[in-house]
Amino acid sequence: MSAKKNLTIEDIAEQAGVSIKTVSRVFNNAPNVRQQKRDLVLGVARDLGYRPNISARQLASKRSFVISHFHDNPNTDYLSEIYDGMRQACADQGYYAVAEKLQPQSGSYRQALIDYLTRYEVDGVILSPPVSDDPEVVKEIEARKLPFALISPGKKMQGAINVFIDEKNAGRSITDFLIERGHKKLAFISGLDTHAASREREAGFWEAIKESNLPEEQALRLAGDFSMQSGFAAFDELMKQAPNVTAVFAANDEMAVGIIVAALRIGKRVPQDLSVVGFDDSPFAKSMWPTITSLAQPVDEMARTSTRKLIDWVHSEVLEESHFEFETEIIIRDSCK
Amino acid sequence: MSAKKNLTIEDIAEQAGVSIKTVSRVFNNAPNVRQQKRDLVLGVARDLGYRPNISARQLASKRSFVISHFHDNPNTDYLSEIYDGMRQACADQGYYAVAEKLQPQSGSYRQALIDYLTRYEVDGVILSPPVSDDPEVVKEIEARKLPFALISPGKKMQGAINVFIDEKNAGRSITDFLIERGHKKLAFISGLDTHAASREREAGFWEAIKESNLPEEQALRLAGDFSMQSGFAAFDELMKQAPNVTAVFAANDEMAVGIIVAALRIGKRVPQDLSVVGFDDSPFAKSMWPTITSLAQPVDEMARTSTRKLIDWVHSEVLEESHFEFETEIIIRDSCK
DNA sequence: GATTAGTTTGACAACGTTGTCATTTTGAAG
DNA sequence: CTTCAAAATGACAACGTTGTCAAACTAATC
Repeated sequence: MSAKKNLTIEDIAEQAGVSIKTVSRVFNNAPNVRQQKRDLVLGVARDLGYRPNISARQLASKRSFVISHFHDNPNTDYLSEIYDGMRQACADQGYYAVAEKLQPQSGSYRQALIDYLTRYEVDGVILSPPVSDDPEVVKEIEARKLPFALISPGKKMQGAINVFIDEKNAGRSITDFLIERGHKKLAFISGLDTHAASREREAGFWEAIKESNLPEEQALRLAGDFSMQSGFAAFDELMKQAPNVTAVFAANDEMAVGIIVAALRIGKRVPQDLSVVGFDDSPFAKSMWPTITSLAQPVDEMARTSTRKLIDWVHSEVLEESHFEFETEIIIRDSCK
Repeated sequence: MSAKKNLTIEDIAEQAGVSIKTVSRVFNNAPNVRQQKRDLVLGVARDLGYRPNISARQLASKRSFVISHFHDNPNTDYLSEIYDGMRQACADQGYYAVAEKLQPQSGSYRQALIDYLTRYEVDGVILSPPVSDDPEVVKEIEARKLPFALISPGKKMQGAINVFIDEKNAGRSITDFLIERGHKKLAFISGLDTHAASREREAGFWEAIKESNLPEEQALRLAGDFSMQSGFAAFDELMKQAPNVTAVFAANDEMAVGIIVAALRIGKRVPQDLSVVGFDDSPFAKSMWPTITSLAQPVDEMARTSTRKLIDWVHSEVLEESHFEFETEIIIRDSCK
């Protein structure tokens, strides 16, 4: 262990023969520094292994260097991907990524948010469904003039970073996928109707049905709530209402798992007797038997972009580009004939 | 919106008629402050809604007020519970909870850890398996004299906070549970043998078998790796080796799900034809069909304790009590006859 | 009531940055 | 070569705490 001397901006300034302010400018990518000096400072800093002290920065600049993700989603895989993306983008810039579950114990998301923002200082906020769809929450954040990003298929907001996929189109394309494979009698299992994602995916489903010239009676929808259990229930209901359905599109993978287990339970084989597709390409889809064909959205990339753009916004104090649409991809596995 | 004046320690000192240092003492629970003054200061602070500025604290005290959890575990449910527990304990004390996946891209956990610790300052560290079992990692943390806690069934460490359940005893009790229900031919599906948790659970299994006077040939173990797929594989293998087994103890819930799905697939009913128990009481156990009997450990409570004790340690600079064992509970559901 | 050894309190200098504003340098135009 | 505006640089005071150490109290003892 080396005698750990605490390197400060002064050490770098001295070594480089410039003032501390110049070093500060370099590390903040501030304008008005000659390229030659910039390189010099960066070189010295690298040699000595200098890193700016975060606390001192925070104190002097009155920024917190914290980006916080507020959510209330039971899908820990999804959350974890978002967190990974945030952390990557944060690490590049010396920021902290923090995730906070907004549990409406104090009455509402709004109150929980206020509690949090009173306790901690935050430079930027990321919201995902269902929190992102709560106007109260958004209002509260706008009131504080905090830069924020919505990872959400809901309606886009002025004055925010909007990150999303085209859910409708995705729903449509995965339905087309089933139709192309010759399925003529299809079912859609919805998630919670309060989630825009579910509604959009369903809209895509019906659009595909319509354009394929399949008679609409050949398609039906059953209500689920994104949970595995609702997948079981939906399957039972399906067997009552339309036992001759050959393909099911579940609005998420968890319900797809439910469908498959329920099918196995009564001796139906997947995919031989029933094809199933899911949505989100979660770990479930990869590890189930059979593995599940699903629609993947680049969640970590979406989180990375949100975070990066948020940090840009914090620095420049102005929101430039604000809409970021991402591509999706159908991951073909074994659950479809 | 009120004109947000920035309250500082000076405002409180002035209002209370004491020096800023006294206010500082009160907020740090430092000794040598008369109770009467303590109450006075706390009262004024509450009335004005004062909170100490974290950055200033960090800068002046050279502490970071960050507790970091290092892990490399694909089970996001588990991680999420740990994070929840940490956050609760941190919020009480104005600390930050941070989680970091240690991905050995730079060669090893050790290198990834060094990278992180170079970038960020941290006051305390929590490790969970498998990272907690890497001596290189532990060595690195000890070298920096960082307070750390191990949430781990592995061997206990001197100079660390050890938080754990009695895995062996737990494995034994859930096996007893099966035996009491009349099962005479049992199988254990192991997780990764590199994980102490799996080895201990298995040891408990065999102990129960022995003490029940069941002939040992009536029990067998199959190798899994904690994944759902390994559950499928283990079941297939089981049907080859011992199709007359009536009860299976899987070392975690994910493999239990695998077992159940694989059983359904060949028309075996759970629990009628086969009883299955899991371990961890994860969301899988609650939402599968049938719901899975599983052994619950209080993960969030363990994380809360780790964090609290870690913060105590940081403050007092001395490690007092260092072993914390937690109780487990068998959650009986529908997967066992 | 003087002495002493705590215990409680306070004044003031850190901590390592960024913000502000004054000063110096540069380079283009005359 | 001057002149002048713009660009680059620097000096120094914040930022809001905690650490250090000295001073002022308190209570127990003689």
